[in-house]
Amino acid sequence: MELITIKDIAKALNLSTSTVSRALRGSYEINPDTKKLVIEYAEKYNYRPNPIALSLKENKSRSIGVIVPEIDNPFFSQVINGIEAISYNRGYHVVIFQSHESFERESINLKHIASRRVDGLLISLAGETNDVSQLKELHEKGMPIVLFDRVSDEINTHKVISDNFEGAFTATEHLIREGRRRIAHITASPYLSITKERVKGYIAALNKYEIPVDEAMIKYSNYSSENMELIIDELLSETNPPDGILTVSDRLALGCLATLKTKKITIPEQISIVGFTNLKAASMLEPALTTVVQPSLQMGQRSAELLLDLIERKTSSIPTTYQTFKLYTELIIRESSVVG
Amino acid sequence: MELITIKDIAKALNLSTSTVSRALRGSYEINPDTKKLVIEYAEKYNYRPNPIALSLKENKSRSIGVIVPEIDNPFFSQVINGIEAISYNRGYHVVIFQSHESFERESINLKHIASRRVDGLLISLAGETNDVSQLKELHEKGMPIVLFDRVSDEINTHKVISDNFEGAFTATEHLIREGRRRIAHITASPYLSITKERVKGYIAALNKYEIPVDEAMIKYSNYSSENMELIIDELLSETNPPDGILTVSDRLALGCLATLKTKKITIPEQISIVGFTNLKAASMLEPALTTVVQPSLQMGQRSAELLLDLIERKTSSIPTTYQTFKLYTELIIRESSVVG
DNA sequence: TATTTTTATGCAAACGTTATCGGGAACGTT
DNA sequence: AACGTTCCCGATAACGTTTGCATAAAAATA
Repeated sequence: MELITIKDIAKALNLSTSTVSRALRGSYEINPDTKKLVIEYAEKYNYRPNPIALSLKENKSRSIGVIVPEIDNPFFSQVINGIEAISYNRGYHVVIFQSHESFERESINLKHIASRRVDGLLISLAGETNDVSQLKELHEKGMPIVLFDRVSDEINTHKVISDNFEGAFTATEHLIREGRRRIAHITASPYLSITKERVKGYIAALNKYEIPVDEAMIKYSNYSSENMELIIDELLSETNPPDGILTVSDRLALGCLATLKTKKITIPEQISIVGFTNLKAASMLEPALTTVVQPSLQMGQRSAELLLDLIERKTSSIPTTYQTFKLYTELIIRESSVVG
Repeated sequence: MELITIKDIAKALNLSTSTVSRALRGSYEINPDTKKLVIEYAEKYNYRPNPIALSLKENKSRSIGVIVPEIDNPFFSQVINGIEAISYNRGYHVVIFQSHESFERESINLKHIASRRVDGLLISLAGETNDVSQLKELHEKGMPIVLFDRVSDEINTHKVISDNFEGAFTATEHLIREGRRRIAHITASPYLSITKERVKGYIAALNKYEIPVDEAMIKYSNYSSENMELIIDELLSETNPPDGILTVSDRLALGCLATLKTKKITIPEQISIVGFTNLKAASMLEPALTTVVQPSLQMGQRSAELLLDLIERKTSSIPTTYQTFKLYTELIIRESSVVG
């Protein structure tokens, strides 16, 4: 990796490093002959400026940090795809961190980010997180941050989310119109914004059709399969068990399907199911899964754009008013929620 | 982000930067009182060493680059999950790049990597790539590199792969034992090592059972759905159409299933299907997909371990003999390949 | 020719850190 | 009293780069 430096060029050509630097940057105040000489030498020996030295000098790294709960979750990997696409085009590198839904792990990641002098941060909060003070502090110290998907009210910065309320509302309404009256909602960590917003949408739909809301029908799950087994058992042992289930994600819907299958419950006849996200495989499932599409790629792209704008605006210190961008969701109706 | 530096501490405490540095690093040759003073001050003002300055000084970045074809591909996101886990534990950061199966894009990424002074590189080759000279050059210049999944013979370094031959052989044999005699193989880019190895396994199984190999039954696909439509049409219009299909990935199997469904072909009765990877959803598909499990997480972990060992050994310049690690695959038999 | 202007280059500082070297002060040893 | 140790600490250089300032030489002007 013996890469050549500006010093090497200077020595070889009997020039000073300043001259070489200026020649390379195309400064006007340099003799065209010298300039040519330097540039040719640099080409020949494949000179590449040391980005670390530049980072040190300019106090920026041209890289952004991304913290997601799990990279191995199709939703997030699609978001990252969008982030990478934009960052690549604008000359930034993407450094990946996972919180694994753990507050502690997220906290450690934030510490790394803080000291690593990454130029900005994109984050979707961990399920365990209900204290964002560290993130807030980081933001107040001047780190450009954009929150996506799982956001927090306590931090005043750009946010990019799906229209979770609308998505859950439409999905629930769909179940109701299909004749369901006892609809359960299996959701994620109660701390998460997506959870809260979707629960609200779910309740709003029930209210609209004057269906009583039963707290016992709202279940908070993590992603383990034992947990899903437990939840389903609880729901089924109700005196009035559900005839429809809205899950907070396709991944949960998948577990839900699997568990119900082992219990010989027919879908959608006995229980209808609607998911969230629209996994690639959703249409090929048995039965094909009705789901609320989330525009994950766009979420990543938009988030990255906002963050990079923030980073590049920071220097010119134009005051920014922060906004929350809500992306449209769409209900795709398939077999899992339509009888007959 | 106004982070404090060693200079600030020195100034505030009327010490030299050297003393502060030594105190912070716990050097013995420092007065315990002074040391305590410095450390307390550093704590109080939340001093964090500037990693960029350290990188410049030590000429290493404590970060590794990862180039994958698509991050939004469950196999690769699982691999990255493994990579991140190990890197995190060993104090390295992961910088992500995508080639999108494009040679040109991969090449540009390699250029970035080369000049970015990442400490090492993990790469799985793009489908288009059949010239690895740039990668080779990078390796010869001293960059520690580990190849995974899609590797190349031309580069002498550590490699981590699945036992593709064995996986394809077992899968094909399974189809044969289930009574199939006309087995097609839909695979990926012919340049890829995984393609070549799996084709070999497929052919070896056919040979073992003295089934003639028909080139027309081997189809090279990209991941677009139109392409799949075309391929299926070609296969079906054969005078002797296939009764079984082995695909190079579950993603292709998914497309395959979808296309066959639209053509009202029953699976597994008319055509059996076997995939590769074992997506989370594979067991929930209609029909449930028989597939060869690839240990993606372990692949990522092992690759990262090897790379980090390589990086850390580099300094002590112990000569390394490179190895290729073959991870076991396993056939999971489900409905898509078993009649009755 | 003497002076000013222009042109082209070098010097040194700076970014934050650590390592090498050296040195003053205090102490102990002859 | 002279010398050697030990203990702390500071000055400096170095990593690779850019940049403000200085300056020599050349050119232009008077």
